[in-house]
Amino acid sequence: MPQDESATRIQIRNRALILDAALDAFSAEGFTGATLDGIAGAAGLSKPNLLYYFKSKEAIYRALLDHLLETWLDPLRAIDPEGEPLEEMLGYVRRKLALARDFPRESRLFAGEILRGAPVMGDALSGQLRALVDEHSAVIRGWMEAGRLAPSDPHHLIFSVWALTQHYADFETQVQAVLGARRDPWAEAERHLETHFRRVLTA
Amino acid sequence: MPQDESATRIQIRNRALILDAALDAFSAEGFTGATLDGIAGAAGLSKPNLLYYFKSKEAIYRALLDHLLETWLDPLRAIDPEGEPLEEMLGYVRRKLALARDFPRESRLFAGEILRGAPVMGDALSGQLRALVDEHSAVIRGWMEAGRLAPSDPHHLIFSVWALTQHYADFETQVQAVLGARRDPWAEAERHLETHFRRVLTA
DNA sequence: GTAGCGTCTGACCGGACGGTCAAATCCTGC
DNA sequence: GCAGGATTTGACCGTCCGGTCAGACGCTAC
Repeated sequence: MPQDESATRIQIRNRALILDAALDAFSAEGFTGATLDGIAGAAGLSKPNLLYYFKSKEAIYRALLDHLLETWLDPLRAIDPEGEPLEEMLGYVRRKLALARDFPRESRLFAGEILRGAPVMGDALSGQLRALVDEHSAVIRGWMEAGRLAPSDPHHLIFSVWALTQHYADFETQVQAVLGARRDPWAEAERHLETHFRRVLTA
Repeated sequence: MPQDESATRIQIRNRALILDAALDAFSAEGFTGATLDGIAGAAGLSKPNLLYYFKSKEAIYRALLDHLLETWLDPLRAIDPEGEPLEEMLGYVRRKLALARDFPRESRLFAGEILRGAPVMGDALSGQLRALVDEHSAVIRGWMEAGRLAPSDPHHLIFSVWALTQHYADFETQVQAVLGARRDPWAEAERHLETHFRRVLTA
């Protein structure tokens, strides 16, 4: 069993290969739909060799989610309480949309986990995530009470940012089907969300 | 094999039992995660008996999706081109949110299907759905050009209605975890989306 | 070069799952 | 009440899948 502290070059490379192949599989087919054989094959390893690096299918899944939550919360953390409210919020929307555009597999992995009732991430949601959202909701509420943003429920405002940005990654198939091949959903989404939230936040 | 045209009372009852149990299973665990044994058990039938009514697991899944698409598009169809634009759009938001609130299993089933790339509904999306959306986008664009709604891209406006309403059903676990047990997400969502879209549509 | 650890593999296991089948039982129309 | 189709069941099959294991191979430090 490879140790975490002193990782070999081979360990680093193969762990990365496995996680990348697993992200493909889990995001496209879900936890139960993905198979160890498929992941191993895509990573160029044999199944027993894969299980030499991760002790079970669930261990791979957990490793992905652990790594995911951190980067997923960064855009929210980057909001500056001292900044100009409207620009801070629009910047948050832009960062979140860019994350969805650049990491659609991660977005879909997360969506699948929540859809299934968050059997693995449940604790992180009601702990870490909730605390962070509460914290920033307070900042936003402060801005609203100071008359620097149009008033609304900060929690639901944050939900709306999540919903609107992740929609383009999670439901990409539907967006593509409805818009047709000729259009560029991400560029249009960026423009649309810009005007959309500008209105919501400055009414 | 039971005929579709002349359905027995028993057929009607058992088909309904099966579809209800299957909706539970598929929406909670996904297509691959759900099992025929589990569905049969929840429906109070044996597995071979279940397969007497539906010839395969996929046949049940398809039956659910077929029935789903119809009711799912109703709120959009109910938009009246002759009505008052703002009220028509807000009514659409309210109907869509009510649907998500009253039929969260259906919403999650649909979300799971799209997340996995719409292997079954793909054709319906680029056919029926796209046509309907194009049609109503034209109506909305007409309202905007007449100055009766704030201008934006009608397609993305519709996407935003979908994203914001279905978010509360599909990501209910996350919403609950972040808001805590004391609050009523659906009531809050209704108020929030009302003011949210009022601003977006009348800026 | 060889000891020893890290890496990799083929063969295998046990269980779960989708689906089949022949036969039993039930129900309905006459 | 009975013929015949509708319904139900238990037993079974083949496959897939997650996981194990004993051993082979390879690399590196001495």
